[in-house]
Amino acid sequence: MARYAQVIVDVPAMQTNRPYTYELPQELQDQAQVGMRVIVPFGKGERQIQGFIVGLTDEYELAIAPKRVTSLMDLAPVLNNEALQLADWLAQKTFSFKIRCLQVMLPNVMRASYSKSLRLLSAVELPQELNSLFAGGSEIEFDESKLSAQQLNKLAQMRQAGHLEVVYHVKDRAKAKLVGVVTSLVDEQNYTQFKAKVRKNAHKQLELLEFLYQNPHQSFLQTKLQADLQVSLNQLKKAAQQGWLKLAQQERYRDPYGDKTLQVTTPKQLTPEQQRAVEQIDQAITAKNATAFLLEGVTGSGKTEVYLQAIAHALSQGRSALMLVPEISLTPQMVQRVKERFGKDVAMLHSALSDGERYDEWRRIERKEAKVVVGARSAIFAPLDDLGLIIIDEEHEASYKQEDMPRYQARDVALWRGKYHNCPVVLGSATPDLATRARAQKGVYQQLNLTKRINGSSLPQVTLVDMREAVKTAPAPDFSQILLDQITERLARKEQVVLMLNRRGYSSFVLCRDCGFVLKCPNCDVSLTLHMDTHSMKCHYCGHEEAIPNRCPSCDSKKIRYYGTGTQKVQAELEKLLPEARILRMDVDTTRKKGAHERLLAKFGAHEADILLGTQMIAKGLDFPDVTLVGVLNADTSLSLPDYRSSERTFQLLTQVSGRAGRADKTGQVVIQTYNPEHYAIQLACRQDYEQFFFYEMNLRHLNNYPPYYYTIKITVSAKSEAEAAKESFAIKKGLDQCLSPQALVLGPTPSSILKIKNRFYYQLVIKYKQEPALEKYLQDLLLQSQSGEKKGIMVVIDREPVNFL
DNA sequence: AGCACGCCGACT
DNA sequence: GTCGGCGTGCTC
Repeated sequence: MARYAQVIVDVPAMQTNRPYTYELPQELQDQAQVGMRVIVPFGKGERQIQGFIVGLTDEYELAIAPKRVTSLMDLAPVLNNEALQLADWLAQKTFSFKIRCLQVMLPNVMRASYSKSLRLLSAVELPQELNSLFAGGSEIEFDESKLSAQQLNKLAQMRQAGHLEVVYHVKDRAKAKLVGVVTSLVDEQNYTQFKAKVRKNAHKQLELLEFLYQNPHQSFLQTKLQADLQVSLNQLKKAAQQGWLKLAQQERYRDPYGDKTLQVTTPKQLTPEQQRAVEQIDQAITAKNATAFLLEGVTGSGKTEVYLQAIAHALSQGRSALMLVPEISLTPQMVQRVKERFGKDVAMLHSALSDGERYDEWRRIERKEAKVVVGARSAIFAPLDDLGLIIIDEEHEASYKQEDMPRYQARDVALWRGKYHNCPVVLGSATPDLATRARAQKGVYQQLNLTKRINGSSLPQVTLVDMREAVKTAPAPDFSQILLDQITERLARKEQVVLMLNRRGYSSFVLCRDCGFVLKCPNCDVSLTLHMDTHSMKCHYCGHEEAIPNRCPSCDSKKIRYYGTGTQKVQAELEKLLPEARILRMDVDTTRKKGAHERLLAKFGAHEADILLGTQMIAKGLDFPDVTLVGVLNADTSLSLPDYRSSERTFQLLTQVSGRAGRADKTGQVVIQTYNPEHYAIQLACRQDYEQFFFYEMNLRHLNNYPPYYYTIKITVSAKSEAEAAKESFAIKKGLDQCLSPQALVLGPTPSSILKIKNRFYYQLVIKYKQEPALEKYLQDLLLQSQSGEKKGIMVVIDREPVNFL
């Protein structure tokens, strides 16, 4: 009987949301299982592509003849039932193509790479243009971009005549790392026999034989043996033929951590508050309740210890645990803490891993060799089964939202998986996302509070500096006298200082004082940013780079100056003011290289610098006992962004960075410089008053019809010309008007705040709504339609609950 | 992406 | 009258 496989196919540059049915050849019928990767032919050209089996049936109802599965790529399914269900839900929820949702659950290397080659079919005379191409061979790599138009033309002709065919290849890049292993077969019994056969003057062979005899039946790493005994692979092969040893390939995990021996830590004594939180979570784990908890705890209140003990409880129940942290706080400090507690049960998934390392960690999880997974956003798809607990640390972080398809929110995926596994989900933060906190208020989430700092240390004292006044007497444009005095004081006491430059929505640019000309990127609608290290102007969107002008290109005036504040400029100011201070700068430029972030932090931790100067990336998760002063140079740049969340972001940032000051014995000081000292976000951040902020901001959201009172969906249209982008976005607006009820609001279409990026023009629409039964369908249709527009260069992006409105 | 189908201009 | 242009649509 014929069997058929329903396959979601991965066709480059073409996506559908429905499976295609393929016939399974007899020999694959028994092996094929749902969740396996397959290779199938697709389209008229019988091009070979990768796909996923999502169903198996005996029925085939189409009028056309079925095509057959070429081969299976896996021996066992790589996606289980949960993953397949989750992919369906994701596709629907995030307006994504199913294939993308399936792929996001697997390590990169399991996505096939495609190539094609040209094969000569008959021994025909080659035209001159192609002679050098084939160079006597009959099959060559086919790369269109490397061939001239004439050559392509000739190739097409030959193909037409049947002399040539295009062969498509699907390459599975998922390869376990193999190491050569040598096992000694020499022992008492055969030693003399072997030795007799060796020429007396063959020193190397005798040496090898002797070594094998000394270590009977032991195994050695082939490369190490070769180095130690100075023998070649050929000699080993020869020895293997003689029966002295066995050469084999063994699978080995790539080890991203090295052989560092870790000290095992034991659970710490909990405060009564922590104790209560742990108990509640443990109860939900034991009772298999999919409860969502909001663990709201001020910085330093010991959230991590609560996580660790709850994880331990899940493990004690024989279940596994998943913990998500923002990428930036996946610093060695955090990794270390979890590894120290749970040892080799832990798998890490973060962006610093190579594709191969990530694949190995994935397989360790899949084989149940790791029961605890710690990772950034995409680790939420880790193939743990029997989950007992999911933790999202710093749940308010914007980085939990993926910015390209599938545009998922890891928190939502966590809640889905919690329901699937009947396990609790803990959302932890000092400054929860407003929507999360609102749900706790309504009782949808259960709130757990940690109100006290763990060692009884008090919250830092915060001083607000009104820069409108202070700037008049300021020793430098970015430093008030108050802040400078405070810094000087710390330097004298050999304590450390963290300075944060709020760069969100801000950059340094060049402006002509005579005509107002601003140097802009020729490809993008943004001003170029000054980089003193390379002495050039750079575009942060497309990478365009040019020289710093000394005359205005527009009016030829010499009064062309730098405006704005960059970390480099601040560093220069600071060096002038305090020449003896050792300053460490941390921003996108100094942390671009792999591991640079960690190195800088380690340096600061080792007291090799007095001042850490950086952008928002320093606000998170670092913990240095000697830091007693935190300065925020410009608190308000993030307030002026055209985004309804700008107050929330500012509040969170200031609260977080303030928490970096002071530990244990030393009380911390925070100095915040601002031009908006009356603003509620800044005022309340100073008092570390989350509750007050929550109520104030909720009221504003309510008045202005913003989340969490409304749902939002952003639609972005981009095209090669502004007219096309505008036209398409207005067409979408028209369609929306027809399907939405009068209760829904549509903002736009408007040109995006950065109209042009990389020579493409952007328009956007935002839908705010509460209940729109017809909207879902409309957007799903729009998603499918947008496929055809892409040929013409018109792209439509649908983003549910976007994290930024820019 | 690639290939076929289909309806308008310059050729044998 | 036909060859071929690339706009449009489909791929089990």
